[in-house]
Amino acid sequence: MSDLLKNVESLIQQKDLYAIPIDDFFKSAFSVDCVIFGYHDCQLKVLLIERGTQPYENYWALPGDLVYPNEDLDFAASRVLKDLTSLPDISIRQVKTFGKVNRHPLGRVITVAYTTLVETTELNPIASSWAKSTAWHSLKEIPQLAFDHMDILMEARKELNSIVIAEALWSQVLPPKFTLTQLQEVFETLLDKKLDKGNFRKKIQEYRFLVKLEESQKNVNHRPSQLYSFDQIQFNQSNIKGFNFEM
Amino acid sequence: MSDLLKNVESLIQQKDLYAIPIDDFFKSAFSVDCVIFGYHDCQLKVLLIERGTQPYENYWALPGDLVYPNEDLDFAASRVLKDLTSLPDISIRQVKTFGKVNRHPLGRVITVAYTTLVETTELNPIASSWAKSTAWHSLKEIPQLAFDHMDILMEARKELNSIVIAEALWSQVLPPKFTLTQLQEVFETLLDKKLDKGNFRKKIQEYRFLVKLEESQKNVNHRPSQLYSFDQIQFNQSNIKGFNFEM
DNA sequence: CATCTTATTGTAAATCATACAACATCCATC
DNA sequence: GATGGATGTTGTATGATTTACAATAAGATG
Repeated sequence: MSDLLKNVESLIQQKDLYAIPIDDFFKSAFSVDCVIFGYHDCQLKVLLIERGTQPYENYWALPGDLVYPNEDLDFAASRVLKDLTSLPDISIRQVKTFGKVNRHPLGRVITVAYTTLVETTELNPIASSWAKSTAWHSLKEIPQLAFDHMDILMEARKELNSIVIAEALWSQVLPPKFTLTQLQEVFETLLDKKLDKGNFRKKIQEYRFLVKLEESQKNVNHRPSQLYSFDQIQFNQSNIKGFNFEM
Repeated sequence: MSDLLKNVESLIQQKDLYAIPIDDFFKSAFSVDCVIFGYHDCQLKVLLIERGTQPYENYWALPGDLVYPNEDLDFAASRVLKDLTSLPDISIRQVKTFGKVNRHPLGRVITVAYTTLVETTELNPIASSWAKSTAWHSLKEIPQLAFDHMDILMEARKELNSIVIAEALWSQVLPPKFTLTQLQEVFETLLDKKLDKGNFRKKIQEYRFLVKLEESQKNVNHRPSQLYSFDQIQFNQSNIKGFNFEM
């Protein structure tokens, strides 16, 4: 038994608190699971892996794995994602922790769910480590998932409209220079409804972090559109609480 | 080593993935910490305990402890709170998980924060288990706290204005029959700003779960106020996303 | 019944949201 | 280089909502 365990055990025995051995507290583990939403061309998908190991071998699942003892929780989320899908570092935010006793068949494992939103065009997930394959799945056709991953996915879906995703929308989904029409398409896809062009523009222009560039589109066979970019610094200062997606 | 560990180890060795021994993954533990906000008479406080054991002995801290191996995470939050403060079962909701490597001096412990809001009048916390004492502290005079509990408290404070707390406000803070003035006082305390009486009433009356009773105040030396009550069923159906506290 | 206190309702002005239309600008083609 | 097509951009009338402030109502008290 490690020094750590001895330490904790002696502390707890002082108070004679727990009826079960202290050892049992340390048979637990924790993991992270990543819900990566992918946007492209007005479609919303989610990144899944096919498990190449027990339990749930050959099942589709969210990319997720155990956290190293010496790694911060937040860091683990990016690391696990990279390990399994070969994706580059992606900024990712915590959603919720799932801790039912029997959620994992091998023992007590609680898992912390993380989520973000990315543009899929230039991202080519490649299965690595124990992942057998990996693919973007439409949100309307999700296969049966391992563990309680469907619950986790549903919970993350709820966050799509809120601030958890807001920054990702600007910094990861949109290209460095984008048109207001592109922006509106992203909003319409996430909200799953049509928005009025004029009103959308009026409302969106209020945001300081939306920067009008001196440039416009080139090589289009119609009137070229004004280009805009995203100002990260202005965004951080704007202490926005999520977008009023009720537009 | 337990069967569980052997199982997991063999699975992982198949893939020869981890450079560190599997044992190390299972030296971790997880805990819950409760941020109980208490409202009474236009004042907002938080419930702290004085630790009667190492580490951080004699420091003030949020009520929190390790989760039993056979208990659901959500259940643990209520149980730990009861163990340490003798408070009755209180419904409590998850906020966020804190998982920095060195947040606990004895080893790797991640903690899941839970929060809720209660009316303090009829609640008498009594220190039990390893808690030395317990007390409500004004949010403006928080002592130095154990671990990263100040971070946790700040994070929970942010949730006060949102849905995490919304249901608690109605079902736990207000008495069964209340006046609109009482309701407004609660809102003003939480928002820390004055609201216009007329406008508040107009806005609040839209909520279906606010039920106008056939009754009014008795034995007051001024015009008695209309009494209202809270309809839990209507509330559940209202799929409200938190209140628009921007009033 | 005059007065005090608090509850409740009303309203004018300002602001914001919505729907819809008009106009502008560039490309492609003739 | 004029024209039409397609998309970008701006405007406006209408109605809804918010805000600030005031007026009125109702009961208690002396």
